[in-house]
Amino acid sequence: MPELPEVEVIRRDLEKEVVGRKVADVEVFRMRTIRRHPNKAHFKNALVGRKISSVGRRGKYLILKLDKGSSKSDKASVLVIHLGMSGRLLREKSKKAPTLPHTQVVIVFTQGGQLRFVDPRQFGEMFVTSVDELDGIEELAHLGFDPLEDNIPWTEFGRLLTQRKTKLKALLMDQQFVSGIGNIYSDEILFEAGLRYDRRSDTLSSQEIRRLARAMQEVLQEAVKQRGSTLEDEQFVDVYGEPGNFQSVAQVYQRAGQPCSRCRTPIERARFQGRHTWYCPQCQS
DNA sequence: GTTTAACCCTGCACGC
DNA sequence: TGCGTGCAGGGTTAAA
Repeated sequence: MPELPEVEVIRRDLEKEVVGRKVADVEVFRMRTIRRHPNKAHFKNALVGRKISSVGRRGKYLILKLDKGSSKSDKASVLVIHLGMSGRLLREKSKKAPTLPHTQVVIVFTQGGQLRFVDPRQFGEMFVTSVDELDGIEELAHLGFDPLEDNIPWTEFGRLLTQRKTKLKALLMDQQFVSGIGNIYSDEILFEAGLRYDRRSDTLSSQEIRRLARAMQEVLQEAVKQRGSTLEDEQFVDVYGEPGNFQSVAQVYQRAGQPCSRCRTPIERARFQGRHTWYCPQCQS
């Protein structure tokens, strides 16, 4: 599942591959991916003729800025992309490259090359909106701080934590509290910080708050450096189709029964809010 | 305010 | 072997 590090890897790849390119054509295979648009033509018309001027990220959302079209009435707009659970963005140099199963949208550039959105489970989505209306999109407007971009002081982080009375894993995965963290990285961050998934957020000492703030930065930065996590059952790849490597340095995620790297106690798996969580029963409290 | 459950969809494991 | 059923998986939202 793409979380902040995977989305950031894609963002950096797209910066190299699509900025400056102009959209020549758009093919939509299923409506579900562009469900915020009334029909395929509406989505296509919003993109054709526009040039991509930059690629940004908000939490797990990619924001591709589009320059103004040729008509005077055209407003500056953005293409917003969420990869959902299984979405992939792939750059294809040739239009002759075979179309993978579950390809939902293909964007063709005037300079040649294509960007393809492949999403088997169809939880991902794409939509075009004007820059003015972007802040009115609820999912984006309600996003919490970005753990890598917004360098919030640990004291402020502590204030936010103690304002809430909820279990740490739930809070880390709450996009309205902090944006971009999902199941993999919440487990890894909590291990790094020595805190249990079900520890209440308002019971942390200042030392523990600092440890958690530091773990969040370190784990996410390392994951970006490793170009994300590609697990057996997930299959994240970058825009060149290459897998990430963070899974090989992960300490607890999907490692039940294996000895903890710090204390050799076997890693345990528990069920938390309908999902699995992995932790060291000795090192995390 | 916090927790739980359901939904979205596909692929896969399992049992008959 | 082939088919049908049930469920995992993450994010979001509605309901409890």
